[in-house]
Amino acid sequence: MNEHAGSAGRVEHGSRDAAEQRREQMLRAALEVIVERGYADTRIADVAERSGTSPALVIYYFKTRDQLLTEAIRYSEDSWYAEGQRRMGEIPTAAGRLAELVAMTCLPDTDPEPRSWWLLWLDLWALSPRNPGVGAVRQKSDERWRETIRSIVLAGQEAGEFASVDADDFAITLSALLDGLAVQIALEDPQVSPQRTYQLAMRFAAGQLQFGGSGPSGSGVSPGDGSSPKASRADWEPAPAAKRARKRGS
Amino acid sequence: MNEHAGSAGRVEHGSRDAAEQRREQMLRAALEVIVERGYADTRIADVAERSGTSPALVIYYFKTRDQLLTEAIRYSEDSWYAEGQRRMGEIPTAAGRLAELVAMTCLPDTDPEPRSWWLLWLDLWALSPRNPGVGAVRQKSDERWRETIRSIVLAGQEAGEFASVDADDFAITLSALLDGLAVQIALEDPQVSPQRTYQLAMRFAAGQLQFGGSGPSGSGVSPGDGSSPKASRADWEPAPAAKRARKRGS
DNA sequence: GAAGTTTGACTGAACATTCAGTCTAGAAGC
DNA sequence: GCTTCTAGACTGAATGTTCAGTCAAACTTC
Repeated sequence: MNEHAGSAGRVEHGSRDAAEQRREQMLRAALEVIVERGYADTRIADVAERSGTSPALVIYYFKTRDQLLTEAIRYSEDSWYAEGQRRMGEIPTAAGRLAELVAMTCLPDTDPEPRSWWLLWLDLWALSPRNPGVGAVRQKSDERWRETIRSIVLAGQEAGEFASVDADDFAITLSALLDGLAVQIALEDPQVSPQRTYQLAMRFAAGQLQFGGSGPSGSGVSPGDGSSPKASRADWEPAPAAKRARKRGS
Repeated sequence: MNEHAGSAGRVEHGSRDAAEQRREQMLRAALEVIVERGYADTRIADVAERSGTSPALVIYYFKTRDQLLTEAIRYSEDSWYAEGQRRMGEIPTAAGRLAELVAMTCLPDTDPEPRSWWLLWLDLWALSPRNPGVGAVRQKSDERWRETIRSIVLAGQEAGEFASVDADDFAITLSALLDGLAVQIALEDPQVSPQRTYQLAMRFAAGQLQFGGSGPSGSGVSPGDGSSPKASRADWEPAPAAKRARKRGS
């Protein structure tokens, strides 16, 4: 039998493209099923049916079920990261990039619905301790995520937009905060709406980095003056920099 | 008859106490297995073996596997909450209670190892969207958790220990932050040690509530003055109120 | 450029295993 | 003797994986 299926062997047969296409089709189908039924309850028969093929063909492409699902998660993660990088590249200011990043994780009108995305992450977290492959994906992904935040902070400080807090500490804290808020979003907690998570996360970031307060003075966000913070926040609009309204069908 | 009765002594028949005892024994066994293998890979046979009985008896006590595991999670959650309340009751100051609460979730030398606890929570989160029973437990638990924080904040404000921030917002933000940090603890991210999570969480809380800063003025934590915050935080000792010494991760 | 050969893509039908839950018989207590 | 509790054997269904082989495209050779 053929061993190295899918690896870098000479695949110059007629449908080299078609084969790759089929793989992706299966990966996307797998992601859909994982989001719907959860990782543990995702059967290869489901994936096969959704991509219009047989279970045997799925195994033909991915030697085992675990490999299929792991690769699907990696695929999703890479797509998300690429999309994030793309958006970051379009925004000139560091504060704007940070707002976009927070919006991407919190607000439901972005291209890949954050809720589906986060449902996947809940599975990913639960799997990581026992599944080395998944654990590695998660680790790398968290590092990329924190590094993205860190570089935005450093850029903002360089440009004089942000106060000089420790970028590493801030990155860890903000990413943890976003993760925690994301859990509430994914689980649709009635007390924690997406808009509220966006406001809370942005208020934290603005307070730490001292940007975007209502007034130019530093007291804009800090409650240090003893007054109610309700009177001193920037009241972040649900929509950040760009008017993010319509959601393109995909 | 059975040779694997080993650890458990003779179990009295017919006694109502004994039956209740057996139930709890099974629940604890279930929790152990869930933490080790994960919810999805926890078999009735595992739980039976660990509690020195047969699979049939487990089903006798809990009609279905799902009921067993759900009840185990509920049992664990209630124990944790009770333990938390007990500790809170022993601490006079609101700041102390807050520190204890953060320590309970972050530091590894507390009674129920946080890591095991959080591994359970990762499963709980992943299960919640699809399993109504588990979802209900999670929801109630999150509410209790936030309410605990909220009441500490209100008490601290009443006593003049804390600044007057919005207690609801603070509770949601801090609990989300702790959840996110907990993920890193559970997954043992090399860049995020338990001590560091404790420091970061406490720094956030102290900054928002304006307590325990090095200076009495409001500028103690807020970087509003533009100086590096490295010079203005309380440098939280890993050990909070009580000297909670060693017992390195076991 | 046609015939023969190779190779990858693909399938239907098993196979093998795992497990939740049942059944039956029996022991222990009242 | 009736109820409660217990275990071993068993069943039935689900499902990951294998396998023997079909099909068609592409390469080789003449």
